[in-house]
This record gives sequence, C-alpha cells and structure tokens, in this order.
Amino acid sequence: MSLSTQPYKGTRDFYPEDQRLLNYIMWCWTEVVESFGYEQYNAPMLEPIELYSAKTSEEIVNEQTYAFEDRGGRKVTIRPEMTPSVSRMVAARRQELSYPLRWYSIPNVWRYERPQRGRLREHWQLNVDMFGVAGIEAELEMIQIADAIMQRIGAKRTDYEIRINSRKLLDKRIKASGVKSDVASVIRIIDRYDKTPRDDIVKMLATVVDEPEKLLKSLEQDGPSAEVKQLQDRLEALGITVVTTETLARGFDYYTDIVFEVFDTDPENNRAMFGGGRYDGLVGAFGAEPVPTIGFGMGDVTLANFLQAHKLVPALSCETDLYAVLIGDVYDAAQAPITALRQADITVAVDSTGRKLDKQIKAADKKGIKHVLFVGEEELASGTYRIKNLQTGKEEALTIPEIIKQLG
RNA sequence: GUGCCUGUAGCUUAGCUGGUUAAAGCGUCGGGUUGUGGUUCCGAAGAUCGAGGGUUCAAAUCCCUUCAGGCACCCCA
Repeated sequence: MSLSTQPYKGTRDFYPEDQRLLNYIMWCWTEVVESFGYEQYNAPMLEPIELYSAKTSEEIVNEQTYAFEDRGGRKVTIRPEMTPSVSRMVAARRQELSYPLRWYSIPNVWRYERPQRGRLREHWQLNVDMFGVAGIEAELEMIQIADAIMQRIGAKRTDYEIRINSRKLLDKRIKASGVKSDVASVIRIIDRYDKTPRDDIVKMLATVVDEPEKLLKSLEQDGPSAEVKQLQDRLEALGITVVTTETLARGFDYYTDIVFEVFDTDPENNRAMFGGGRYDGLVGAFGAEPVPTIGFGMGDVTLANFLQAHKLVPALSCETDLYAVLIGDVYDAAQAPITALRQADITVAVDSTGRKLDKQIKAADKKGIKHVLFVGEEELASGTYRIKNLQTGKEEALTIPEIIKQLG
C-alpha cells in the first residue's frame, strides 16, 4: 500500500505558484498595516485549552479546536484564533507597555471544521489590534485600515461594503424585548438575519425572547445609535462609505461595542469576508487592569476567493532574474561570471541538465524568468555574454559589469 | 457534527442499458542532423478507472463501506 499524496483534510500544499499568491496577500497586508505604524508580534501555536474556554465561543472551543494532551498530561490546543493570545501578552506586561499599542500578526490558525469553499481547517490570518484607545478614533482607524487593504489589493469601492453596528445597542434592544435565557443565544440568531427568511427568524427568536416581533421591528426601524451615526459621518468625511446594519452581530461573545464587517457585494460570493470590533474586556480577564481594545482579523482563503471572483489576482511570476543557459561542457568555468552576478544581487538559476539549447530556453520561459544568459566557450573566452529578454525577444552582447548595471 | 451531489492519466474530459490490450486534448519528456524559446511537425512516458469489499462467467460501469472535494445546515476569528 502506497502513501497518499493528498494533504491532510482541509489543509493545503503550497506549490511555488500558490506560495507566490500567499506571499502577495501577506505583502499587501504588511504594507498597509505598517504604513499605519503597526508592529509585528507572534505567539506560540500551542496554547493551554483554558485560554479559550472562557473567552471564545463555546461551540468553537468544544467542537472546533484541535485539542490534545501533551506528554506531561497538559491539555493543549492548536490556536483557533489569535485574539486570546495577544490579549494574554498584553495583560502580562500591562504596566510596562506604552499605549496605544498598534500590533499585527499573521499566524496560521486551525479549526476542526467541515471544509467547504472559503473555509478550510487552517488558514493564514492577519490580526490587527489596537490597545489603549477608548475613543471612537480607534474604530475610525481600524475601519480605515480595513478599507486601505481592500484598496491595496485593487478592489473597487463597489466590490465590497463595510457594515457597522453597536453591540451595546443590540444588547439594549434585546434586553428590552424580554430575554428568556442569555443574550448570546439571541445574538447568534440575529447574526443570521441576512440569509434566513424573516418568518424563521421570528420563530427562532420566540424561543429565547418574550417579544420577537417587537425586537425585530426595533432593529429594522429604529436606526443606529448616536455613536454609530457619528462613526459613519466621520468615515464619510474620510471618503469611506459604511452602511449601518442594526442586525449585524458577529459570532464572538467577547465583543463589547462597535462591530464591523466587510461584505463581498458580488452576487456569486455574497458573504462576510472578514470583520472585527471592540473587545474591551479581554485583557482584564487575565486579572490585569482592563485595557480598551479593538481589532479585526482576515483570512487568506476568503481574500483569495475575493481576488479570483473580482479578477484581481495579479500575474505573479518567478522572482529569478536570470536563467543561465550553458553551451557545451562549461559548468565549472561558468561559475565565476555567475557568482559575480549573484554578488551584485542578481538572482541566477543555472540549467545544469546539459540538454539542448532550445529546451533550456523553454524551461526558463515556462518558469517565467525574464532573461536568459548564454554561457559557452566563446563567451567565457571573450568576456562578453549574450543576454536575451524573453518577453521582447531582444538579444545583446554585454560584459558582466554591463549586465549588472542593466539589471541591478 | 447532519443532509445532498461528485471522484477516470499532472489538468480538462470521453467511455458508464456491465463484455477482449480504458480514449482524446492540454501539459511533461525526447526528436526534427552538433549554439537559441514563445508557432508547427513527429514520437514517448504517464491511469491497478479515489481506496476497500461485494454481486457476476465478466465491472471504470451495479451494491455497500471508506477517503477526498463541492453545496446547504451548524458555526464563523
């Protein structure tokens, strides 16, 4: 019986062309968040299970984490998200850190789920968090960053929609309609408002609140809170359109106030791509003084889907500058000029197969390498090498210093 | 975790009312007289038909199980 070549369920192999796209996405993220002054941090991929027990959502911890016992009998979890870890880090140095903290990370996070489009068992997730700003300026910045990332990847404003709401307002309205059990279960139902028929929502709500009709009507008709309205106006002034959505909830229990979501407006891919919000209580949960916090996360899988749906995937080719085609038995002699090129920061791959020239050139072309350098007895003797641009077909004879000057 | 659909060479597919050596295009590799690609011509390699079991004289074609993928639910940083 032979081994399977398939990657483990819900995970991916990144072949060079796949890795290129991931690198592109990560590069877009990094560029944008660093332009806002965010600093990169990291944390272990394994955490004690208790870190998530209290703070994430029950379902995720119980059924959707990779959890196991280590050799010392400790219960550990592969991180399903980054927020608890970063909160722990901040809580640990609560006193010595100088606020506001602007931090980001791009961890690989894991959830034991049934895979489908836009949802695998692992993905790379940008996490952007700001600690120490209680005012609405924090919300403004977060949404600006989310918008800037969408712009950076080439999305048009009509390709996506930013929705905002307030958990506080939602809580208030829910409580006013007579909660039977807990607010969290009501929120989970409201979160489905967009993709479930209204009658079904009413039925589901009836089991958890006294007055489902009244609750829905207040959400549909009473409009946003003054705080949400102010946020909307100030974003508008920055050229960012946001839609107040009173039924927007988000799944996590730890959100305390403003939440937001970026929606794909493409009818083929109509879904929330990513989002975040304010979670002021999390750092305090570690016994430290509470720190006002806001953040969001976005995954590479949903973003890649978005890029494909909107035809925004850039042509990404091999990063190698030069492909050295060897003519005859010159492998050893060719090393000196090639090394000189490499020392000048020109990346060079050598065709060491000894096959015919046309095959060597074809290989370079297929890899997407722009230039081919011919190295044969004549070139080595004269010190001038023919270099050909495979895109234009132009070929010229140059010395090594000339090549360095041209490509460097 | 629940339900439905799908699974043939690296890729896209044909074959599927069961019947000799499973077919094609693309891709890969080689060649078209010893130093030049993206077009073309010729040739080769490459599939125990996702895997396991069953029915049958005979299964890629029927049945069961399992694995993987897709869609919906659940959930959603």
